Amino acid sequence: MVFKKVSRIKIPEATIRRLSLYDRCLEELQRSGKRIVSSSDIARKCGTNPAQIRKDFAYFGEFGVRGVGYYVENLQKDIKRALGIDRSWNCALVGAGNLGFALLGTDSLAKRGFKISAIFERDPILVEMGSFQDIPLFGMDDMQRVVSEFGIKIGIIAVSPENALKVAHSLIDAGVKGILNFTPTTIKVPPGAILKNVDFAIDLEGIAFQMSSD
Amino acid sequence: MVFKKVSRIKIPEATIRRLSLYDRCLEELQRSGKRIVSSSDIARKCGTNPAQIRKDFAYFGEFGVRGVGYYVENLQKDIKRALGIDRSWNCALVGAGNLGFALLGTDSLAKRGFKISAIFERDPILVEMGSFQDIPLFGMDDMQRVVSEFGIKIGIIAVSPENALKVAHSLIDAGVKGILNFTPTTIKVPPGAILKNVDFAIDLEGIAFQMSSD
DNA sequence: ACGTGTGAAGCATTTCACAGCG
DNA sequence: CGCTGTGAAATGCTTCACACGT
Repeated sequence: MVFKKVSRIKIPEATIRRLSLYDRCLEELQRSGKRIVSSSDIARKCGTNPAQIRKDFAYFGEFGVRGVGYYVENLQKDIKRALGIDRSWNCALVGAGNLGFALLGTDSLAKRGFKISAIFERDPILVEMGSFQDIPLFGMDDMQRVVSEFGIKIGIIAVSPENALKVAHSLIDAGVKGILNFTPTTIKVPPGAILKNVDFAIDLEGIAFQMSSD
Repeated sequence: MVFKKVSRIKIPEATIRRLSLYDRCLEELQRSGKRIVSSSDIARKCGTNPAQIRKDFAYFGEFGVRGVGYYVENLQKDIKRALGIDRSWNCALVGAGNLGFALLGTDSLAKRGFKISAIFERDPILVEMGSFQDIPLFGMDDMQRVVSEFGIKIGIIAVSPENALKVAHSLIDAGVKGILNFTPTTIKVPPGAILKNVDFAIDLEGIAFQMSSD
């Protein structure tokens, strides 16, 4: 196996998203006892095409064996390494409302190496509780201190839209480099910081569009 | 204003997503009292570029006035019409867990014309409650009947991953044509039906990737 | 013989630059 | 004159087809 040290080559966003998908599929394939898979196997499982999969891998190195296929276990390691999830990421959740609790309730974050190590909340009554599910709860004023003490790298914004911008700026000021924003608010981050938006209303509108123009 | 009847021209997915964004920005601009905007105004507000905005609009018609700009109110109507959200969509929520409640707790769905008119849940004890926030609660067995009686067009899957596939098939069988899937499960739908996935773990992995290869 | 890895072709989307029109 | 609307150029992504290694 050869793992290219990719740094200055530009990799399509879509490739990264697909790698995450492949990783999931591999987990299932591994559970079902498969040791070796071909690009067509993966393609069938996750609804892409084999050539695309091979191209996606090729950005990062040669993960397979010609004439044979991919060793599932190795491939998974390689993908995780390529994605940067071969380790744990310290995250903070901002906003202890319905959505925040929903995020904590699911294990899909923890399972993929994203650890929520602090929660920030505006409402003093909630903060008074001190912690939630063993995760310490802080007021907004503690953000600067806690982010640096805990080594928090990623902030998850799950507050109401009106407060999203302020929260984003506080996070950036506190030194957070990556933000996942669940509010329908346009946020701008300085160069070097990374922002991604999760906005299911947009997806619903996409569905509405396709259903209208069938 | 000219509104093209677009039907057989293929419009990029990305264009549709951006139209949703523009629509949001316009709401803000309108609240701030602006009557007329230029493509650069919108671009500044939502972080795209003017040429792209004009191109996006051009798929659907001529929404602006040369030398002047766009009348905010008209433009919003045109965009909503283009997206197919100039009316209300009947939706069903499947899964009354944390995530489901979080979705109900936000007004961002209702505000954009997506009305949740029924909830389906597996746990009989919850179903026993009969309704939640005035929205009727049903068991899974009632899906076929309720979907057709209520005229439900879109299903939102917020159950645990293990049950997602079964739920998706039930929805399709019941006649639902659009599905928004919140679980990390690969679902396949028959041609004619539309599926979109919301998967924030993938977005987090995208952040992790960029932060690793800075 | 088989399935990966990869240049090249094909296709889609974005950006440019300017004509057109109020 | 200013800003939209739009063909044409540039860029980016996906698919093809075959060489390569086992």
